[in-house]
Amino acid sequence: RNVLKTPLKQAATSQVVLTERQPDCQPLTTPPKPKDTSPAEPWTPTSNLKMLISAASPEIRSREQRKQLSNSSTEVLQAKHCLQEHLLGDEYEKSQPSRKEKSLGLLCHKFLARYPDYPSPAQKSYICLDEVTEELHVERRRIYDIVNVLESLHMVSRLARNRYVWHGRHNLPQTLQALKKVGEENKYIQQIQMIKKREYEHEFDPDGERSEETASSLGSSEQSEMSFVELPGVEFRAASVNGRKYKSLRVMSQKFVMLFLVSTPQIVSLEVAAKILIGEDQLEDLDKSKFKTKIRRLYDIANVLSSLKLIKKVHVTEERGRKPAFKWTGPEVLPNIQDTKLEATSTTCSPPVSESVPSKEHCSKNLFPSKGKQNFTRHSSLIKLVKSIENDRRKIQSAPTSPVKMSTSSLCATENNLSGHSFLPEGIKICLGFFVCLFCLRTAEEMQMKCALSSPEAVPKPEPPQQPPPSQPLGVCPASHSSVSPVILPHPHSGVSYAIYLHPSQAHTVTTYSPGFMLQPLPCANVTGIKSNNSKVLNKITTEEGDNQIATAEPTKPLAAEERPEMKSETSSQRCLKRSQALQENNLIKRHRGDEESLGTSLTFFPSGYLIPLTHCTHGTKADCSNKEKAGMCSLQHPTYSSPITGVIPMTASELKTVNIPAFHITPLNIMLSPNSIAAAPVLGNSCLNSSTASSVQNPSSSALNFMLQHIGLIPAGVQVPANPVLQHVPVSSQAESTSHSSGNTSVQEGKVSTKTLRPGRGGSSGKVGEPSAPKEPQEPQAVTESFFRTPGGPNSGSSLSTNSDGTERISQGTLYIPQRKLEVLED
DNA sequence: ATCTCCCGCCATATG
DNA sequence: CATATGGCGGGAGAT
Repeated sequence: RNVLKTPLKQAATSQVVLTERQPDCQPLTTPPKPKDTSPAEPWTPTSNLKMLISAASPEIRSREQRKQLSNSSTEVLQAKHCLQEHLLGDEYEKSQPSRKEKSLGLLCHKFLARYPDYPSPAQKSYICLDEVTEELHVERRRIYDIVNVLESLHMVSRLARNRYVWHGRHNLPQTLQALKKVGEENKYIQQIQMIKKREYEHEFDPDGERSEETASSLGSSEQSEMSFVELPGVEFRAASVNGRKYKSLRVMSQKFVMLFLVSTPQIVSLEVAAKILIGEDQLEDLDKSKFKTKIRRLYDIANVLSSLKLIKKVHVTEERGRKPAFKWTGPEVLPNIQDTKLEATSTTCSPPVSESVPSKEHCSKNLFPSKGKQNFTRHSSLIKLVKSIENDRRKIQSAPTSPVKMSTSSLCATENNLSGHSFLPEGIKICLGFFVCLFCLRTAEEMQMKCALSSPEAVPKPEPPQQPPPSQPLGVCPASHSSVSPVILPHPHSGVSYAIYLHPSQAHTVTTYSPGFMLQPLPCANVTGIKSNNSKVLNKITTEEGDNQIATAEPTKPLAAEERPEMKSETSSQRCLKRSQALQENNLIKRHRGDEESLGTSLTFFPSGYLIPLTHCTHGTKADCSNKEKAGMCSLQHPTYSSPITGVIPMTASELKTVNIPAFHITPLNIMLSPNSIAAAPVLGNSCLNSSTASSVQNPSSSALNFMLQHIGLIPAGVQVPANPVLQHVPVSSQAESTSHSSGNTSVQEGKVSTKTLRPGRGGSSGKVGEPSAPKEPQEPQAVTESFFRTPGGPNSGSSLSTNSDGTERISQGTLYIPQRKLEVLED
């Protein structure tokens, strides 16, 4: 019926009724809220209940829940009634069930009250949507809104239909870190500036023709279409929830958060946020309705984030007037402990370069739909992918040195500025750069075949995939193991690794970023994806890898490792399938392009997407390596199809070889997790290292730490010596081992750090969380960072921000100049 | 009037 | 097919 109107608030009169049989009661038209003329009327039983609930402390609530799990609902209802009756007589005026009482924010508070901020890892709390909806008396739809946002922060993760796991804030630090990094990679700062600039221009000429440059530049930036940043322990469980394209609210939420994390004043206006979020997929179309919708969604998200105390509402006043905005009040994302130190020492040092986090630790998985066919729906994305690839290629070729915009960069490319980086307290940082990407190979055999043939076509398709096109082989070679399975989950416990779901378009990027090592050797395309700037990254990564391998190799525990893979494989098998499908899709794309080989190769890679911490690798690596080398050789052969892009890559062929080969080998190893880790983290492991660390002997975290340490130490070395990473690394590795023993200390430290980090989160209302907590002594690694990469682009490549005392911020970017404007922020 | 944003229809996804 | 999810936008409160 055309006439649907929102049900008037009156409906609220009896929620119970509402929920149960609301359909008939209400006519379609929105019942105008009965003016609360009648004081008594206004509140409904529900409202009372709500009030009570909200009033009640969480503990009480939880207690109640426990007591009456099953029948609680009934009881509650009864209770409500009682209350109602009693209350009826009373004055309820104040508690009108006003709209506010139904706000998402309030609902979210209630929701959050049900669970502890930092649940003990030991016992996981599960969330049953049915229960929640019932207990909170809300429509399911609302709960989804909340859960989706929480999910974007990895505070919960979905297990299955109706079922979520509560992680609380344990993952928050990592998540924020990751988001910040991705935000930086996406160049949101620049985008924001662009938008502001545009507005500014508008003032002058209202006509509104936009300058092309602005538009174009902005357009290019779009690409990160939809990617969902994931953490290791929190991946989408069961194939069930995976690959949905739909993560839009989740993705929006993450992006929104990213904006805060990258913005200097950490204040983001809804308008800007909406524009950026829209702009990403569609070049600006001033579609007003779309904008409105986006704003609505942002409010929804903002409400949840506000309940989490991550942001608060403020108003910014510009020439135009005051606009709604939000200010980040959550924990400051620790850029780096070390950095902190450095800064303290001399802030002045390196001004311009924006410091970014080291590399991306996350991996990515494809977002696309796993299901092959239907997925095609996403064509658009695929197309984009192609487009973006081409663009990248073009860019690279044309001007390698110039700061290219990384498109998708998102994930990968951090800017050149790694200088500062820090080591994250949490596993995350550690992870950086240390992961290896696995590729999903269909079967080892397949791979081998491919390798042998080196010609793509030759490959027969092993499976009967639905898709006609035979899968492309991954360029990578595989391994000797038959089960190469792909996917391994990163070790959840350690929390080290994390994966990102990528949009297809980003795939190439990912590869890139991902520790490049992974990828191989061959893949031109991948390489291509990398921005010229990134090239260094690549090297770096590679280097690290090499180190890792070596290091890892020594340690013992091969057995465990091997076992692991298989076990996991099952789990991951699903994923694999998906990936394979994805691959197929990719293939299609390739064809599209015509440039099958180069693309194909690259594409192939990304499916794998998972990064694994080298740490886990055991010596097994070595052996594997040798075997693998063969494979590597294959890849090497690729020259055949060297793509143009390849040329672009900074690395020399020799370098590539070195690096790559080892990497591959590593991969398999990685897969195998140490037994400990596995045991510890059954499934979703949460990344609370702390707790686990302390108690369990085996605990994975320790291994993680070791791993981390190694890397840290190693990295620098690697960086410096790109040419022959392996050799250098070796020595390091030995050290690493030793380090591991001492892990105890480390682990402790880690725990401390994390703890600290976490605390601020909830209770702390204080605006500035970010104090450098304690300058803990960092792990050794300071040296590393600094010169990591120099920017090829030159001084301008980065963007720098400076804030004036008055709050005005100015940003200087290479070319882009944005007028300064004054902003006043009003807090409500 | 503008800012917020609740509500719930209905397309999709999932099982 | 029945449900579970969640995009989306109308239009009702709050200011």
